Amino acid sequence: MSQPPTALQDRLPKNYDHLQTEPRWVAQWEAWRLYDHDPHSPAARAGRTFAIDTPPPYVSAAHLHTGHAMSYSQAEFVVRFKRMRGYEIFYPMGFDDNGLPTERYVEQKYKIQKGKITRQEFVELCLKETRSGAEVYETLWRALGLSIDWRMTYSTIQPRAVRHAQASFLDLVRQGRLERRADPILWCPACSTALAQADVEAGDEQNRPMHAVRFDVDAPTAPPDSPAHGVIETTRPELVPACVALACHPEDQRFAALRGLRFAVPLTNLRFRATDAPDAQGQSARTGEVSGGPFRTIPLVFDDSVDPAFGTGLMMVCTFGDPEDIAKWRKHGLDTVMILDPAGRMVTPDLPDLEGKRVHVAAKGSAVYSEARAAAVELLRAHGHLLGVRDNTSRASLHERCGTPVEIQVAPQWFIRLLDLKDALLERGRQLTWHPEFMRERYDQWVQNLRWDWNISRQRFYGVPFPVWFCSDCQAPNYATTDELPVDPLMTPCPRPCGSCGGASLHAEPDVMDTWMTSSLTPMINANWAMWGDQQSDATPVADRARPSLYPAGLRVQAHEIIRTWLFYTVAKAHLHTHSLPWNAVMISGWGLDRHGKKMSKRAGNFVDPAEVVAKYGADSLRYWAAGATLGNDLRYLEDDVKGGKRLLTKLWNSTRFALLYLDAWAPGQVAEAPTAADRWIRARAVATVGEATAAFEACEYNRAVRAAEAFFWADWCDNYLEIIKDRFRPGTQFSPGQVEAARQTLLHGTYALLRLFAPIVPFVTEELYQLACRPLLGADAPVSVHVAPWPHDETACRVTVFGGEAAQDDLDAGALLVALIAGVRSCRTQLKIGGGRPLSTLHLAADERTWARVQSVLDDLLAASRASGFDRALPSDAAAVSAGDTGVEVAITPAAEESAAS
RNA sequence: GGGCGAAUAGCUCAGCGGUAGAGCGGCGCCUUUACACGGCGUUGGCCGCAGGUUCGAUCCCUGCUUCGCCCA
Repeated sequence: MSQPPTALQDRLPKNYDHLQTEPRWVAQWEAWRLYDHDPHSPAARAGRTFAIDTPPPYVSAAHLHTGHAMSYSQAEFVVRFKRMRGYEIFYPMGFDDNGLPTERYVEQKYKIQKGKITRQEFVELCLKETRSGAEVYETLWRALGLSIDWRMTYSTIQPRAVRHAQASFLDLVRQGRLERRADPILWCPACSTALAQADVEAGDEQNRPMHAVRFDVDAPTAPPDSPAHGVIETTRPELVPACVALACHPEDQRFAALRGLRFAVPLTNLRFRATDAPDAQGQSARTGEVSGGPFRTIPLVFDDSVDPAFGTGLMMVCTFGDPEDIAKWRKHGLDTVMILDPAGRMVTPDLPDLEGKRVHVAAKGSAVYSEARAAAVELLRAHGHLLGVRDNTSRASLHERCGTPVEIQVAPQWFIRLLDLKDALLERGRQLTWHPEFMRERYDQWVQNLRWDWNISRQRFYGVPFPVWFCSDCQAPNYATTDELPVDPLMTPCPRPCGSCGGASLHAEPDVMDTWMTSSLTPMINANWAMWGDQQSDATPVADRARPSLYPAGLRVQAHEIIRTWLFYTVAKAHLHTHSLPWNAVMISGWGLDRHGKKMSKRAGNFVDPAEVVAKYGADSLRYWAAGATLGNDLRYLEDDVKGGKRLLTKLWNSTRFALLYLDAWAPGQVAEAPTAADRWIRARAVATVGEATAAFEACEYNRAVRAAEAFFWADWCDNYLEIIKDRFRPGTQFSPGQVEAARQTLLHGTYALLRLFAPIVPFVTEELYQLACRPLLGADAPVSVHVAPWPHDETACRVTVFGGEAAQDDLDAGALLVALIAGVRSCRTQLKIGGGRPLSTLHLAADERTWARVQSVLDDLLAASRASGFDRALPSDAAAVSAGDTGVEVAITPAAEESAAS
């Protein structure tokens, strides 16, 4: 018995070691500059550039978990596929470093607060965390094998990005889209800053009791037979002193008798009279008498928006409790009575019991206790205005970054007018290709429900400064010019006198921009939109070069919860600045869930560290798990599924080792090949599988691609084809040299096709196997890496043409028959408790003449796979026969004598 | 309250007009020269409930129930 050749086989150790292999390829790809974007490549010149826009995470890398690894991996599957399809890829990484998320992170980490530290010190801390956070991310992304061009990394705080944000601002000023006005705004008392609608989220449903409050009719101004009072219900009794009107539905007959009356606002008759004597600390003691005075009186307004079925049907309008109050305040021209300061404390000098009390106090857990509310309820009760309290569940509006209930303040802010653009933005949503399609609904609904223009002012430190100076004399804004960008007016004095009055004294806008002002520009930052008009030369740093051909980008990938923020703002900016879409398509990924189905998060503690998974099972295995998600759907993290990935790696490794056993004798065109039915079948299956995977990847449905590849690899290639051809390489095989050569060629081309099919999902093991097994056999002009090899679908670009053409149905049908018969034989072996290694003397096959004609076409391969030396069309009487699926063939076996098994 | 998604084998999930699928798990067999980090065989489901359309429905339509998410 001759030994199988071993020279090539020796290249592959018996076991695959991801710990040794993966870091080696990360370094090698980097050394080869394999993923660098080349604007001068043939593909780029032919217009086949594919730019991808993935989320720039913010710096608190401490929150990283496998959910992040999942979504970035999913984006990268598509990138690798596109690269193999011949596209010139532009794949940068970004970091969203400016803005409130970073500030919150720094505040918590260093236990500091804005105001207790200088602006400069604070910004330094933010920059420091920004740098260390980026390192953590970069380490993980590299370990995951993300094929990023790291030269193109952007950070939203770096000059290039700041210039974009400021250029965007100036362009919107030019268009008349930006206004500075004092309006009611959403306000976070904890962060002391204004917010945009998108920064607010609904809190959990909890008991927020409804308080019935009696408003007496103002007797002096009322006709004699008027009702004595009206009763409202509210969840926010502490805002009663800020009440400026009562409201009801115009057709609600219950309140018709109240028409034209004025009402006394409870508690507004109280006057605090401080004692004159200061206390020991020199402050006026907060004790004194409360005495009656005139009430502040308010009108009743009629408004369609009041729901007669809600509460008593009569409601109070405060300045301001919620956006509904603002709408009524505007519509009816009501007064403004502000009783909250920016820190969320009551400003009610006449009501010492309320004065200075906070509206929201963080209590244990997520519950929020309101000391102001408790005090207000006591006051109302004491003065007989509280008629009752009943339980009621509702949701508070919370600042999504800190969970604090938002309040409404009035202050001058910069607004981007968007509300008049709803129709145009909905149309942009329709022009965009959505993967999956149904996610567009989220966008539509968000745009339709917009009720605030975009407030981009933040009363914070760490962010992009407004390129504006205000004149100290006439208060007029003086804008920087585009060629002065980026600029920080806090550091740089205005280079000109005031354009309005000629005044020489100008001061900077202390606010910074909403972080989304920058991150809404990521596709434009990647294309260096702000540099499109610049003079460029070879000396221009590569990251700063204008790249208009990258815009619009090919694909945006992001999770569904930021459709209303990142996606929406980016579409809006592209619409305003470039009158186009920012990308052609968007792919929405889901969340990583824990094994119980809850969203994974560091804060909740139900997270898995991706670095640990990579160390234990390899990045490929983690990526394989990520590929299991249906597009747009959440995915549970189950360690068993990662193990499934490890299993796939092992199987790829071993099956390639098997191929290598017989491939050293291979040389192109050495012997004219004569394929058997099995060879033709597996080739047809390969072509069909590649077709399925290609269509799936094109639709961003990586999980369908993986399923198709895996089904082919496991069930067809390993379980059947490799078993069928083993006999051809045995000494003394009955197969002709041409048939042996056919198997050899199929082994090589099948292995090569498989490695390429799996390359986008498991880039490390496929590269290792390609380099060790395939590349040496493919000749000098073989691709340098499997990741720049042509996708097997692309026949004209593929140097291996053996698998070209259509998947012939006849070949597929014959193969299906062959596989069914092999399964029948295996079933017989199991019944007789005979292992697969033991030869058979006779294979019994009973079939009618028509079926037999088909069986004959696969008979050689069947006997080979069964290790049977002969066949018989009659079933033996003493052996159990098995029906081979729905083929109409009955199968039975006669094993060879024991001693012959050893020969 | 409005919207979107989900409900399929013990578990996690695919499929979505034509006789129900995978992986894991369970059970049994096989140490066979790619793989025992295996292989082969096998078990297991009124495809949430109720109507409707259709020759035919897990799939389409309507309503309902439960869960998740988004928006009020």
